[in-house]
Amino acid sequence: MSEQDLAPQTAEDLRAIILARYDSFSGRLQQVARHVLDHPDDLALETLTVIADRAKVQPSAIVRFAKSLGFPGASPMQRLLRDGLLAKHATLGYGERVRRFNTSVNRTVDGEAGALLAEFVEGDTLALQNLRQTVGKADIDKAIKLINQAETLYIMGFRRSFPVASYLAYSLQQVGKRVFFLDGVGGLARQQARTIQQNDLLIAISYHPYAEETVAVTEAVSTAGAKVLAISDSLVGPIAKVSTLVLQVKDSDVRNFRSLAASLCLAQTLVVGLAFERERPPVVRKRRDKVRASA
Amino acid sequence: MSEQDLAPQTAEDLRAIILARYDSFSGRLQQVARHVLDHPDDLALETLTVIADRAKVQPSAIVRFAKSLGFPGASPMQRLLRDGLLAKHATLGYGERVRRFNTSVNRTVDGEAGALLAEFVEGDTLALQNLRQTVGKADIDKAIKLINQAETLYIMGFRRSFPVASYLAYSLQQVGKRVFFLDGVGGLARQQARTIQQNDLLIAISYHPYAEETVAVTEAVSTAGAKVLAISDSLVGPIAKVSTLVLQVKDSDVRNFRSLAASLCLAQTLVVGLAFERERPPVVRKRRDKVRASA
DNA sequence: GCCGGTATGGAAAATTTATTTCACCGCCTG
DNA sequence: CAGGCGGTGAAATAAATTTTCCATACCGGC
Repeated sequence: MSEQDLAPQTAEDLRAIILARYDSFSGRLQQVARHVLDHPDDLALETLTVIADRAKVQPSAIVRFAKSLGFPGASPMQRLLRDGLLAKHATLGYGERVRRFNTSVNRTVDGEAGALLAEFVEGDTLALQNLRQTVGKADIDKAIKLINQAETLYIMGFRRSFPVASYLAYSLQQVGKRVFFLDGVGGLARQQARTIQQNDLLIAISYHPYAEETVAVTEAVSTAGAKVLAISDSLVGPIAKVSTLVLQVKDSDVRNFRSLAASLCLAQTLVVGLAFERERPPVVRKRRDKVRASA
Repeated sequence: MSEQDLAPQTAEDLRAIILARYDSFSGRLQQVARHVLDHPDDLALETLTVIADRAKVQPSAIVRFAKSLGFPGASPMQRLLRDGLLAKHATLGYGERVRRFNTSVNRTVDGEAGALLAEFVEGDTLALQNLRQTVGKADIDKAIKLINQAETLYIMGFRRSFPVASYLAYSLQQVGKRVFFLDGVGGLARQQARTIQQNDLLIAISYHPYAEETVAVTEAVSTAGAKVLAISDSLVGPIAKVSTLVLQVKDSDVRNFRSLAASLCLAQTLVVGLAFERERPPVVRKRRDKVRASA
């Protein structure tokens, strides 16, 4: 059982060795390896029991993993990781302050891609904070109720809104809603939308400048009597005007590139909010026959 | 005697309170207090025995100290310090803060929908901060170069990754790249990917659990000799292994609902970074004006 | 100098955490 | 299809750490 190779001496070594030998590990050990690589903080700081729990493995598997790397047990491996963490911590403390300083003075060199990332992170963070302030609880509640009550959801968003729409379509379906995603393939959006019923809901996502298709379909649907939930950047845009409820989102706009962080965050909130709503058996004891209408 | 006042809730609180009450402590307790203030890392990470040894006191003195501050024992105080230590730096604090954040979410028993939004905002914000820390400039630069050099881009991501993929496809096209979006319509992804050439690049986005289709296509493409840029949550996932370059993203994960905020932020960075790269004629002067805007 | 009361060190008890053991399972091989 | 073999989970065991407890030392006031 002896591992001839010596145990790694530094956290970086450890990481490298795990990567190198990853393929030679058995299934469970690979699972542990993944967790070590993906969540080194966990490994460094938590107890074996907690780690095992999070990684969905047995504590003994972690011990075995450590031993297979040449450690006498799991604890030495943890110590190694923790030391590495501390070292990183010390240097990061400095780097972080420098970065803060740079941000405020902001003479970022053009083309420094790394700085770009920081800029976008900053912008998105602000957008998220803003989202919290501009969207009221009441509206979210209303939106969730609308979604919950709808027989079938129609979801639409083109161009820049398409990712948000597809996220909603995918996630809401996961939660068990019947979802019809108007993906516009073949230019058939209008036709696809024609089947909407009175007790269905169209979720339309659109930002300035509004895609013609989206506007047209939304208006048609509204006229047909179905409800419309709009996610938009304006309360008076063409989409908003014909909607039952509008959720206004102002995404960050860094260097003329609009982000979608806030929109997706809102979408996520709607999805999980709906999940809660459906899970809790309301006034009447409803049978808990699971949310899995259509997978 | 135990103090009736409540224990501090944050590491900063703790520090402040210790300072404020320092004079009221007895000799030995002051000694402990000094050590807590001077070596917070020790307190946070080492065991009581080790700390006691270093501080030249008895373990029981530390316990008494913690209790005199309102903690039930020394361990909770340690946890507080550890959280605080980590919170200083996003990279390190991320996991821990998310954990803490998750427990507080669990306390929101009935899921007030309005509160949910705030929670997701928080979660996404953490993920963004973490992104900045974990993704290195170097990798972003490399990624942008890869994209820039590619003749044609193939972009693929299914299920949860689909929004990211569609965003990239749309935006990169706006920037003027030739983009082929493997949308998987009609289950034709494999066929669509077959046309890839040696000097093309596949951008594959995939998170655990990896969509079978994505894995298959990525492997095929890699074997065919084209380059692959992976955006994934693991460095050892099936996608990562066959990729030229992997950008690792850890999106926030609350109640099993993963966000995409960080992924999209990264995508955005790539797009704008590419825009810069293409705009400036090779190595000449850097002028920072226009970015080509997405509509 | 004696008598409360409080603080302290040390060590036992309790608890938590890490490791080992072992029976079982699936797989491959002969 | 039997038999070995490595891998695995669960539970026993061992180790460690934390907490409690108590005898004693210390410090004031009488």
